[in-house]
Amino acid sequence: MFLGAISVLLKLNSNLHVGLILMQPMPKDYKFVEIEQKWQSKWEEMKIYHYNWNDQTREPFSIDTPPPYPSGELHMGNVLNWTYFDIVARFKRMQGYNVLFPQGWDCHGLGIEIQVEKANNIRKRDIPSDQFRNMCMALVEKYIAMMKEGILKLGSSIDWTTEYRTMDPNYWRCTQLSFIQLYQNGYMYQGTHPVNWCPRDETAIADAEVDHVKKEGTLHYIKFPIAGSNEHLLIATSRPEFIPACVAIKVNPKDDRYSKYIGRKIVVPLTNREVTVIADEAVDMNFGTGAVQICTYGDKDDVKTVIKHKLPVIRLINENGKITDTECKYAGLYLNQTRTAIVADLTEAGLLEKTEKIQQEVGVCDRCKTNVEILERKQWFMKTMDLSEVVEKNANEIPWYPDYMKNRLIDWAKSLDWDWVISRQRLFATPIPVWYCKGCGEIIVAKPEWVPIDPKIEGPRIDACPKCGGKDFSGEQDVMDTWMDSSITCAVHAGWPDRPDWKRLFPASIHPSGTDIIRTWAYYLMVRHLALFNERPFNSVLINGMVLGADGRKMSKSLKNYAAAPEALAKNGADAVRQWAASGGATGSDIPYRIQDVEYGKRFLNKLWNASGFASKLLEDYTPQSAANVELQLLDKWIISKTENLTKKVTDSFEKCQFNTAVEDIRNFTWHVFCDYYLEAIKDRLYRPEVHGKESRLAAQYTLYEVLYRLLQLFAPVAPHVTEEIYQYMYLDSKSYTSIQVSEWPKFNPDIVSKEVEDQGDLIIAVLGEIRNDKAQKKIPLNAPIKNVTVYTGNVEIAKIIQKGAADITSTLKIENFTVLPDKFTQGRQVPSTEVYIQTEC
RNA sequence: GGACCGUUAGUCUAGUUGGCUAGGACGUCGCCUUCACACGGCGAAGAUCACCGGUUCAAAUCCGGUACGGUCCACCA
Repeated sequence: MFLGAISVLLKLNSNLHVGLILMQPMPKDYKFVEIEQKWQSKWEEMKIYHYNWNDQTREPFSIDTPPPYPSGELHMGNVLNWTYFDIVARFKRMQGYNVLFPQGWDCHGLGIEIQVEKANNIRKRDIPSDQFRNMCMALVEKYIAMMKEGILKLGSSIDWTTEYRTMDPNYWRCTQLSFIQLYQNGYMYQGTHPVNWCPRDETAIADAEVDHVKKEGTLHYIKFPIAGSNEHLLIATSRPEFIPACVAIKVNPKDDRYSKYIGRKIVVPLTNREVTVIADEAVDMNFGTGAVQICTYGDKDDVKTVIKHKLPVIRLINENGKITDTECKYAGLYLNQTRTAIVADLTEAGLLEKTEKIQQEVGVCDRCKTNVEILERKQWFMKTMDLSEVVEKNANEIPWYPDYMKNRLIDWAKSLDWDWVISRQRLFATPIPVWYCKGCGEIIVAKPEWVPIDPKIEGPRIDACPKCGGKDFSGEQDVMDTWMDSSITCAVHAGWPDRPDWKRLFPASIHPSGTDIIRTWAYYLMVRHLALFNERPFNSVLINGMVLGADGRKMSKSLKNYAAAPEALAKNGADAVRQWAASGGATGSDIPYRIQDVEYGKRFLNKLWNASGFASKLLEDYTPQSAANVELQLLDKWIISKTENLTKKVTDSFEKCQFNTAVEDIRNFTWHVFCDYYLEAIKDRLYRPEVHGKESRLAAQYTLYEVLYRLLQLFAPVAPHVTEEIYQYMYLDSKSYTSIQVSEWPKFNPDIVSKEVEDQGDLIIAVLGEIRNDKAQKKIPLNAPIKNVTVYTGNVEIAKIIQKGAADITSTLKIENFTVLPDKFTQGRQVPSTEVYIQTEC
């Protein structure tokens, strides 16, 4: 009823489609710019992409759309990603699911803050924090507008009524609520542990935010005097600046050079301190000198050693990477200045034996590329290490497309050394809803009904500290990691915490992710939802690879292989670009952006448009029939059977997210089977009913009409605009759906598949092809008549089959006398892989 | 160092339970301006499916190994 009403409205509103004649003539050229734009706004008006929250009958299908980080214009990677899951959304919608395809924006974080700092040449502390936040929000809005435009131009079938921003108060509420629940469940704790620290951004960062880059370093060989003797130990270190924080020397107990020194005291150069030589089998005897200084903290290995051997900690640097130890002569210097000073001092003292260059990998902040240090400071953590087993279990229980990508998540979960540090010393983020009692230090976590709340601005809504009765509180200054926002999307998309029925949409049906964010987004989603709800967040994972430049290297502006997505879309149209995205390579593999692929997509659209236009002309006088009313000929049955098999193949491919094979199959069939053979073969039947009979003509029209409809449907998820436009011209009146996008996905019908018919049709096509070859070789134009063709089939059965296609063969090739003989005669042209021979005479 | 992925014509790529005469695209060459489409049609050339070994009646496909490339992770103080 509802659909019918829309259909009527649409017809009233659109002069183009109103008329008494069934089939409207289609324009000669396909003008993708205006047609794509037209449908993008019409679909929006028709609300066909809205999720129906009240529908209790259709099964829901929910897509965990990634809320992208607004970083500027849409890029080709986004195009690939959004094409993938838009195909899934459209396919599932046509299959009858109530599809939830939401869209949010992941706003917070260092990326935006750093851009604001750089653009205005300021640091976060230089201006009031609310002013800084406002600048961040303005920049985010600008970027959202740019990306949204790109996503719209791509033709994504998003339900925009679901749009959200993680910086909105309501989303803050969700994030803070999830924090509170996790605290209550024992998953959130405060602690003083060494964490990765970015001195430039002055914040803790998680392992996942540390990039490793190859750099050339210098290995310094330094003499560490042995206390009470004239001897010394030679230590090799790439970080001499950490000597003031040296707390031990470790050697391998199996190392004959040093085992005698274990337990001895060593004088730390340039300080008056003595440290002990300790034994640790992890020391590589072949690297450097085999004696290692342990400093707090030069690297992660130092952290491990300190914990293992219960060594003391010297806090050498402060939050911005300056030497903090006031006892130390280098106090106030930055680390790199300290290094220069220390190397000079060591040289002067005669303690620097030599230096050599080494290749090393250094951890850098993934946002600003500053070298990461390790710092101990009070932080909030989520207990994630304990969940690694259950993460693995759940990852194994669901399908991944492609399957092998699950290893990336499992390997990452198993490899983690530390819990997830979720506090950040930044501004543009969701506040941690916590206060501290100034009297006794008691932690006051917000009650669920208080959020959203910013403890920097507002106090806790209690009269007194429940522990000591104190009335003074200080609000938590730290904020949350951005991943705390985006790692609850599955629940938020489903309607948590407000909709009582949110579990209807949870877990999400499919979680799309890129190879680059499996260890962050997919992982954090897993641990957070498992900890919050004891349930996995999604029931399948779709992984996209990275988009490379045309040269196969990583796409980047500096390599001059960068392609701008808005430009690509404007120049080629969404349907062409979407074909590239879908067919550029197997799902999950990295695919280069090749303009030839886009252009091929464009040419295919043109072919499809022309074929449809031609068909609509041939169907001008056709009234849609039911199958029972037509007497199908061999080639009609042949292509119908093949189309049915194609339907099965394409449906299977879409189910398994194998977009590339689906697209290849549809295009090849449309172009080379439907257009090149079938359309050519039926022309004469359609043009000359007086020769072939009215029944034959009607059968051809019926087949043409239904097969083309099927092809349009199969292609609709990939190229929604062109298929919609053709549908509106040719099928709106008879098929009754307001849009091909809400038409019912065809179900494979084995009853109309016939291997026998396909084999027979293939034989006719093969004979046809062979006579064509003959003409080509004799350099006769294809439409020139041939006088005599004699076919020797070798047996009666084959002769009968070819006789069935005789009319198609003679009319297609303009044969005047066509004779089929059952005799065995092996001269002339052999039809490949048959015993059929052909003799022609012009 | 570990894990994963890949290696198919000049280039890019398909080939998911082994049956291929290895499919498609771009490019190249030849013919055809044939009444949907020259953004087209017909045709041709071009691949020992990286290498070595194994399983099998049968291997691009399965197993083991080697080489090269890519990605991720862990590292070397």
